Amino acid sequence: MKEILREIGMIARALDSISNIEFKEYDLTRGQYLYLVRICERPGIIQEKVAELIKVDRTTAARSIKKLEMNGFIVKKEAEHNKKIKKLYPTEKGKKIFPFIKRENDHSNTVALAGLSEEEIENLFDLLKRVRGNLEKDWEFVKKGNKRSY
Amino acid sequence: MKEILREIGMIARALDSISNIEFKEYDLTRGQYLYLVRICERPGIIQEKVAELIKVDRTTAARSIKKLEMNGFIVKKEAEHNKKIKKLYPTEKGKKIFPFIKRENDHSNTVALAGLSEEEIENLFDLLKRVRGNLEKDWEFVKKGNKRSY
DNA sequence: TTAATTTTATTGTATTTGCAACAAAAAAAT
DNA sequence: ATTTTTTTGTTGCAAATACAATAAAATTAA
Repeated sequence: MKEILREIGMIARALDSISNIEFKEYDLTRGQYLYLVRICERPGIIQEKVAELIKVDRTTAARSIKKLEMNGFIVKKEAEHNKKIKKLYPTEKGKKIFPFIKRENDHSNTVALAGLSEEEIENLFDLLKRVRGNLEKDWEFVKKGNKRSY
Repeated sequence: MKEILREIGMIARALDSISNIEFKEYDLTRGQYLYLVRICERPGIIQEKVAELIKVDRTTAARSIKKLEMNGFIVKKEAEHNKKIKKLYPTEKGKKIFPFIKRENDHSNTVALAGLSEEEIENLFDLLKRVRGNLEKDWEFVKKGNKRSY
């Protein structure tokens, strides 16, 4: 059995660790960059959706987003015809640091993909998307309290 | 810019989340399976090395391993000619659940790789190892307090 | 051999994370 | 139209995570 998922875990933790250290410079604490990026990319998104995109617990997302709001990076707005949801938007402050986050992520991408050809990168991306698609079903299934059988 | 690292992050979080939920059944709390697996695979390994393999902060590894010890999954042994290091070994209890962890991980692997051909899997594994190799240098560099320039 | 540096392990503290439980709005089923 | 289920959001609590600082053994440099 090829330990593909182990490689992925190592890569993800290393990356996250690097990003968290680097973003302290912008007063973003651990994990916050993830949420801010998604909100900048899809203004008006609701927090439930953000959690789903990032694959993180709903309550974790709730608190991270609350903190982003308290620190002035984003705002929550009540929706027009729906009293339940709260749409999320970056503030000027949030919008301003977005490019720096992108820049850092791009740099990590570049470092990570050093020595891979265009074709290999294309290929890797395609394979990863398929893997992610396969897993997100199980993730949602297990998160809802269901039990996988194997 | 292909968002390869984002895919990897999503996959890693989903997987970790699933595993953590599934391993509660064996009285392993969050993250512990990672450490136990490495110690079972390389008995006699020291905790500093485990942290490096997993790509996690040294102090986090220290506490997770301490907990594994307190809960009787592993033991720390003083080394013969070295008063500083403590070699780690699984106990009978630890060895007993190791196959269950493997089984779960294998299942997640199978789910993740559904629809990929043998060749594609081989290829993905190879690409990921290269990406991991590229990143671990930066991780160690940044972890030591150095600043990447980009 | 002694001094300086690196490796390994630990603890204090602050923060993040996520499960459990709750509440209320919205959507679906009857 | 009413009941049931799903969606969305929140808080209490326990635990994990990681940065900083400390200590001591081991290794390397002088």
